[in-house]
Amino acid sequence: MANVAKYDRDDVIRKAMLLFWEKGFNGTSTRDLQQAVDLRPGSIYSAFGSKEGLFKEALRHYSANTYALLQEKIQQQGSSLAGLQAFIHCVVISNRNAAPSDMCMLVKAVAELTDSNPELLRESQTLMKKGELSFARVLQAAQAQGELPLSADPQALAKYIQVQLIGLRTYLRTSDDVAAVEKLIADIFHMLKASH
Amino acid sequence: MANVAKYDRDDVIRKAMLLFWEKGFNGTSTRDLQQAVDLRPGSIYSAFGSKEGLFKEALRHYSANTYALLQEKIQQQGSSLAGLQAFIHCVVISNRNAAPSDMCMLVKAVAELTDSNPELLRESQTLMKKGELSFARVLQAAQAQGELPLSADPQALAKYIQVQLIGLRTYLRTSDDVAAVEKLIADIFHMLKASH
DNA sequence: TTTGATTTTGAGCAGTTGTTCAAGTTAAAA
DNA sequence: TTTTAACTTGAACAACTGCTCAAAATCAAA
Repeated sequence: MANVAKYDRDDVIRKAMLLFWEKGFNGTSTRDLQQAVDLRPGSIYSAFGSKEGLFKEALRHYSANTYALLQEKIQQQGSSLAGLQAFIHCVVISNRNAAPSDMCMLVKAVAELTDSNPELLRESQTLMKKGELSFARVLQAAQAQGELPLSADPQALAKYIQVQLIGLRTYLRTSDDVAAVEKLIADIFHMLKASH
Repeated sequence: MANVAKYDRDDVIRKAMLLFWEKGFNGTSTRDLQQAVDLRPGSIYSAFGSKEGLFKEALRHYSANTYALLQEKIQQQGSSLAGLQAFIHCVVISNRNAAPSDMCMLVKAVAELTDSNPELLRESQTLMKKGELSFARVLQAAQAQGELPLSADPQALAKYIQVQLIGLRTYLRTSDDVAAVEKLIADIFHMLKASH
């Protein structure tokens, strides 16, 4: 051994994530990042290799955070379906002022990224897929608990939920119409409980 | 008078639009644009003022094009509702290979833009709003033609359609699951006809 | 206390960015 | 034919980009 890093790696990733989430990959310069995480280029590049490397860590941090929020809401509500609804309401409506952007960071990433950054694009898509999978598992649990008809198809409904979540958050970014979005969320779960 | 421009303004905007649609505002450099439209910086800057000015024209061109496609589909189908469905199918599925991106250019714009370009952000949001309005008018017409229950709320359904369109196109960008999206489109119109 | 592997620092590089502008070219009007 | 306002050209600018690296600082182990 010898010297040891003076910064908290997770804290650096968290701060970078917040900046990337707000400004996007191309919109964030390495100097913006240096200032946000309070590290000199050498430290950042030895820890993450490149701007892309740090962005990838940021994406994973965002994804893990989001998954943790879903689990937290399910536990708080004591019900898979109510937890899922609370999660969606939280992410789409309540967290709006606290978050760096109305939109999902992964959606912003797949929207912005091109073949110029194939690895980052693939990572974003993979993380979205994992999100869908976790919705499917929640819906399966809901089915087992009798909150969802047994005739429902959790995989298909997970895709549906994913489409709604993407659509609603993005729609809010374009219109600010919270009341309409709140109603649409209610509609989704009204329909879900009657799905067949 | 004196000399007259040798290029076709609309053609320049069209070419710039395709590039911006693909790579986004930050992802497109002015040199990329110069090459795509085959003009030197002086001509571009005298015609559009700035990169932002050209992007704004590109957004409007995209929006007008999209509106024209909707009207075309309605006429082809001889029905407002069938036209709307054909439009959505076309935009989400059929045009996928021809277009520079799976996603809506306006959605990509609101996803990418921040307070650094307030005017462009506002323009994108306004054009999205106009899109929603044109959906509302189509649904009103469908109602008048008896294709949609009179109890339905065209304004609310237009918001719903907008959310679905955003969600579906973006979802396809993350998953490539055409079959699932095709099914979801069918579901939307199945429900629409039964809406109350 | 000395050693030496590891981390931190920040000046700086080579390439790119959006934009300007003086000089040259064009063609309708005089 | 001459004039002249408008258009085109491309070199150039200042700022910014992602990133490197030699030198200095740090601290566990010897």
